[in-house]
Amino acid sequence: MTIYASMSAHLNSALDVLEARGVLPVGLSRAAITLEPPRDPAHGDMATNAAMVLAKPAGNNPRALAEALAGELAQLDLVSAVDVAGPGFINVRLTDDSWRSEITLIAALGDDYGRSTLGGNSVVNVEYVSANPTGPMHMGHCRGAVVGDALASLLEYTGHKVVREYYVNDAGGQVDVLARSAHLRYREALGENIGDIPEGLYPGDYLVPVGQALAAEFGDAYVAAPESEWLTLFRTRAVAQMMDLIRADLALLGIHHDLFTSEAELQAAGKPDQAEAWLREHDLVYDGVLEAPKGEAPEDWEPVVLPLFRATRYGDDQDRPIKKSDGSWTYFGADLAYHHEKAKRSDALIDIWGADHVGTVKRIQAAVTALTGGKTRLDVKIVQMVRLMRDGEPVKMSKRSGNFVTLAEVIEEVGKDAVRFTMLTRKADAQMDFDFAKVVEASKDNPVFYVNYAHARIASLGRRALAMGIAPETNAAAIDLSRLDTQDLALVRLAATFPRLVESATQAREPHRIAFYLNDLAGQFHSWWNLGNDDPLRRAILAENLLTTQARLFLTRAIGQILRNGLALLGVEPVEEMR
RNA sequence: GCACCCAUAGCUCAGCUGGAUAGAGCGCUGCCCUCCGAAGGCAGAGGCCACAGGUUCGAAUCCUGUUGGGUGCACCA
Repeated sequence: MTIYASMSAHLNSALDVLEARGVLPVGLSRAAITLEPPRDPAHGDMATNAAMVLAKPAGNNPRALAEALAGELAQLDLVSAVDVAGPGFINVRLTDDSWRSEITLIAALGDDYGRSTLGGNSVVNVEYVSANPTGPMHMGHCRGAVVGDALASLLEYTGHKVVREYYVNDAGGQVDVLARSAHLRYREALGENIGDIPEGLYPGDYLVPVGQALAAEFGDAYVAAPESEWLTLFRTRAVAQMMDLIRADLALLGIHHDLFTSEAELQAAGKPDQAEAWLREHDLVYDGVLEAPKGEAPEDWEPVVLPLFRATRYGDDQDRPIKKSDGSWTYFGADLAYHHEKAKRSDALIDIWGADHVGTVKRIQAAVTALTGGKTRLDVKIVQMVRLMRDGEPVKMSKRSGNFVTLAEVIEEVGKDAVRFTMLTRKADAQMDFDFAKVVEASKDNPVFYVNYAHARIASLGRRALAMGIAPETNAAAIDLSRLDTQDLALVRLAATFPRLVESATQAREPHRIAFYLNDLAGQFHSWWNLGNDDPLRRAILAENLLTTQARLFLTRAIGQILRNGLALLGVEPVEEMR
C-alpha cells in the first residue's frame, strides 16, 4: 500500500475508534475529508481537515475533536509528530523511515506505482477524434486526439475497462461530396483534363491516389454513367481510403482505437428507427414545427413539420429534429441512436469534442438521459481551439484552398512526443497557442525538454556508475536507506503524491495535471541534482562512499520510475540521453 | 438576442472539486562551474486572483449579477 493510502486507512481506523468511544456519532459521512500535503511543508507532511468537516454534524467543537483525533494518530508507528493548528487542521509528520520505505515500494511496484482499482472494472467508453472521413487529419483534430487518448490511458490505469472508439461519419452529405470529388479524380486518372476543382468539391491532392485506385479497379465503366450508378460505390471506396489515411495519421501520434463504428452501418441496421419508435412511445419524439433560427435573419427559412426530440425537457433551448424533410436522418438523429448503442455496452460514456460543437452538447446529453432513463452518464469534454504559431506569428490556414496544416506535417517537424506533451500542458477548456519554435526548444521553458532532461540525467547516472565499476544494487534490502537525508527525502515526498494525483486527474478528467506534475517533479530533481554543484559530497556518485552512492542511485531510479509512469500515461517516450 | 468556455505577476499559464502566508516558466536585477554534473541551479523585485454581492468556521475555487475576450447558435456535420 502506498504511504497516502495507508495513512488514509489509519485515519479511518482512528475515526472508528472515536466512534466506538462515543466521541463521534456513528455513521457520519466522511466523503468531504481530505488527507493531503499542506501547501507549506513547514506544517508537516500531511494535513487533514477531518475535525473541521465532522465537527458541525457531530455537534462538536472542531479543536476538541481535532485534539482527540490527533491523540489517536500520534500512536501510529509511521507518525513522528501530530499537531493541531488554526481552526482545526491536523498536521501529521511522518518518520523519515516511512518515507524511506516508500522508495522501496516504488522500486517494487515499478510501472504499477500509481495504478489503482478506483474504477472497479467499470466499462468506460471514450469516443475521440471521430474526424470526418473526407481527408487526412489536420491540426484542428490534434488536441482532442491527444487529450482523449491520455484520458483513456488514465482511466485504464485507474482500473476502468476502457473502449477507445472512433465514430465514422460516413453517412452525411459530406461523404457524397467526397464521392463526387473522387469521381472527378477518377476521370483525371483516366486521362481527362479536369481543370480547376469546382467550388464545393474537395480540392486536396490526397484524392489523386483514390482516383487512380478507382480507375485501376473499374476502368472507364463509370466515366459517363449517371451519379446514381456510382455514388454509393465510390463513397464506400473513398471513405475506406480516407480512413486508412486517418489511421496512419493517428498511428504517427501513437493512437490506436479499439473500435471504429460506422454511422452508415448503424443506419442500415435500423438503429435510428428503433430509437425513434421507443422515443415516440414515451412521448419524447413528436411531429412539430421547428422554431425559426435565432440570430441572423434566415432568408430561405419556412415552417415545416419534422419529428422533434423533446430536448427542452432536459434543459436544451429547443426541441431538436431527428429527421430532415426528405426523410433522411439528421446528424443528431443518427448520433442519438449511436449513443444509445454505446450506452448499452458501457457503464459511462465520455465524448471528446472540439469547441465548435459546444452548441450540441445539451441535446445529446438529453438524448442519453432519455434513452437510458438517466442511468448512464455522458460526459462531453470540450477541447478548445489551438492557435498555431511560428515565431510569435499566427500560422495562416485556409480550409477553402485545402491549405490546412496537416497533423503529419507537424509531427514530422517537431516529433510525436513534443506534440503530445505540449497539447497536454494546458487544461483542455482553455485556448492554447502551439508555437513550432517553442515546442522543440531545449530549455526549461519547454516542459517536454525539461522533464526528459531529468529522466536523461537519471539514466546517465546509472551509466556513469557502471563505468566507474559500481553496479547498481537492485536488492532493496541490501541498501542502507539511512544514508538518505532530509534533502533526499524531500524528493520522495513529492514522488509519493503521484498515485493520488493520478486518481484526482482521472476523476476530474484532466490529463494535463499529469504533465504539470511531471514538470514539478523534474524541477525538484534538477534542484536536488544541482546541490552537487555547490557541495561535491551531495553528488549522487561518491567513489569513496559506496553505501551512500547505492542509496542515492536507488532514490534516483525511483524518481526515474515515476517520470516514466507519468510519461507513459501521456503517451510520451522517456529519453535515455540528450543529444 | 441566446448558450457554453475563459478572465490569477509585465507575458504565457498552474492552483490537487472550499483550506493555512497565492505558485511556475519567460522577461527584469544579482549570484553559482578557470567544461570531467550550467541545455541546469540559487536569490530578489513583481498580485485588490476582472468587478460587485451572496453561501460558511474559511472562497482564486461554489452561487447570482456586471464588464471584457473566445466559440457556437440549420433540416450542416
